[in-house]
Amino acid sequence: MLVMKKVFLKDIAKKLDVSKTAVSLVLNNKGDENKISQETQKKIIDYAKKHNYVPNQLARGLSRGKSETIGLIIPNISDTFYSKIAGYVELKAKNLGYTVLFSSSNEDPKKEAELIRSMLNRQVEGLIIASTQQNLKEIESLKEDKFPFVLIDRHYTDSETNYVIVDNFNGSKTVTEHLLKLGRRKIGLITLKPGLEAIKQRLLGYHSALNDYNIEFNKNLVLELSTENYEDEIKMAIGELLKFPNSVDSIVFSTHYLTSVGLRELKRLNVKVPQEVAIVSFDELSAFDLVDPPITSVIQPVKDMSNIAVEILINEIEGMKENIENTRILDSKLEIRKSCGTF
Amino acid sequence: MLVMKKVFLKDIAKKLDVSKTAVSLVLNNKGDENKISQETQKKIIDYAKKHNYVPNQLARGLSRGKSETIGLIIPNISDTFYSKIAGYVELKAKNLGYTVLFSSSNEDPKKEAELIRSMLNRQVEGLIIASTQQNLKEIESLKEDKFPFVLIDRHYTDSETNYVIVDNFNGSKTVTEHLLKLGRRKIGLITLKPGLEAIKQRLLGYHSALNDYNIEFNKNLVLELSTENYEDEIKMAIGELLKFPNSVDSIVFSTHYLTSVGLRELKRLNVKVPQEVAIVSFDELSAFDLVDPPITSVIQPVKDMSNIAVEILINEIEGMKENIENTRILDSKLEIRKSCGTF
DNA sequence: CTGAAAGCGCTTACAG
DNA sequence: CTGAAAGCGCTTACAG
Repeated sequence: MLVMKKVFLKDIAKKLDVSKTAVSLVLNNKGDENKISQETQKKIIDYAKKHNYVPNQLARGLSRGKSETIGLIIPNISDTFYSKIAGYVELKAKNLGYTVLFSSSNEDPKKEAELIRSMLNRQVEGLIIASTQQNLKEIESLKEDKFPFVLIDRHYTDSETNYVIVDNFNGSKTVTEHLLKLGRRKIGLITLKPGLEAIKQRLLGYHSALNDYNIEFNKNLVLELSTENYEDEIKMAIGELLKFPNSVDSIVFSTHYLTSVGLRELKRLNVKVPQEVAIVSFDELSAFDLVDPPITSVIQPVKDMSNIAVEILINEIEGMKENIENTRILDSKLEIRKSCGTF
Repeated sequence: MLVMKKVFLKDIAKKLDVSKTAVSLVLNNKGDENKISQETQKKIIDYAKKHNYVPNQLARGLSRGKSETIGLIIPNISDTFYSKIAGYVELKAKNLGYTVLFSSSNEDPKKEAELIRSMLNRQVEGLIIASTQQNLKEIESLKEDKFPFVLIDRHYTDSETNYVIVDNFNGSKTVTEHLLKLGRRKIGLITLKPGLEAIKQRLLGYHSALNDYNIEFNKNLVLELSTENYEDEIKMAIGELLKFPNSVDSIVFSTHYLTSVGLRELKRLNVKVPQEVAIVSFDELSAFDLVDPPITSVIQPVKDMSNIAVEILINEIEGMKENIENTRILDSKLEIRKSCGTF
């Protein structure tokens, strides 16, 4: 009966012998300000409740040019990092009265651009985007139009926007320093091809730590893989790092999935972790504490990041009622486990 | 310019000096069947493309009573199992021309019921639901109304519907047999409180395997935790199983998250896995092959499950063009790793 | 306080 | 082949 016996506004109006206007007003909590009698209001509300009235969102959205919906565009909903963001964003948005529309760009800038347009056409009221960072034009358009949006996890350095990101530079520096403090000197970095600012910052953090310890930068120790093909490339990368005995005594992996496949490969090669090669991971998987060895990781504040993004967005949608800082760089946390040995 | 310079149907019609009807027809690929000249069609299509015309989905949906959208209701988008389903469903649906609306029920039947209604109000054309299995009434309503939907991962045994699930009984039986073949005889089961059919089947599979080996069922070895509070309860549960020396020589965990927290607890107690206690997991986490020890797991065919669900649903939405089996029980796969020792 | 009316942007018989 | 018109279900000035 959910579909068939649908009640419409006009049905309520007819049955109760009031105008559609009155019904609409009351059901939108505008009864008092329009001085509709308490009696009439109660009558309408009771009837609506009893008959399970729910307004057709399409009609409502079309009429008001609004939808009480926000869009979330992420690279990939299957990735644990982004699915956690999705979960927190959904929860927070729901608490504030908004539904969220998710979509994955699969790191494809064209698809991301399409998604942005498609979401606008669905009349979302705002957008949270973990961008491929290759859609500056679209981002600028949104800004021009004063369309509310906030970038999450990844931002554009050459455009002033709302954003919530993590401090990639310091996270990466801290974890590299951790290896240095433990006496490691030949530190490899397995990362992605630059393009994402976050990845660039992780590289810079690594540099900076080495620099503080007066260690000359050896570019042979930095391997940049492609996003699409990292699973194959990592074998070569690790082969490269281990080409000569003692060429490397530790590896920083700059994403959780690089860590997973990297560790898998190290195990296949019977490399002892951490004795021969210590490893650390930027970002983690939920089982990293159970892995052999438990992996020292930089943990990102996913929940805070998500909540703050939603707060900034909805505050803007609702007309800047509160004074919230609209650019945020959050601290990560180093979780020390056993993949680097001990002091 | 995405928002402001929006082009509407009437703009195109006016500029090109044709009717709105013509524009709408052509843009919906009904130009030929309405015998609109190739010339006019080309003119319209070119103009639309050039000016980035995208129809307002709200208006279109309202007018047609359709939305080219399907809804996916899952317990929790943050859970890796469901986020994978979401990813595959999104991909498959997109390939077939549909957008998907996700929402998490958080295992709350009321919320699930609300979500169903809310999605209907957004005019989704069909629903894929991993249900809490406590909304039989809503499910029956959908059936009565002939509203297209398919249950995924969890189905109602007392209602005939479309569904795609995994063979929980045999998956569980196989993994229990695996332990038996390795000589384990005191096999604990850490599972959830019954309620979900899948969980019930896993229990029955466990029973059946024990039965085949003439092992008397000991109910002290089966511990049923609550979904909300399993993290705390698991400590007690494992304490219970290990209360007496040699009370248990192996444990079957019936979900991936129970395995994670269980193994964490076993490690905390310095129980040697698999020497003292072997463990197996129903369903897995992506790092289970890296865990210490790598965990023998029942792997669910998530991708197939998702794809088939979408196929069944869209086939029904589009009027049963193809003859597809509408109830499917898929095989799981036992991935033998090291958490049970070897023969 | 109320009701008739216009409008949101599209689709789709229907008459020509 | 084309165009005027009604309709999807709601919201919201506006006149009373």
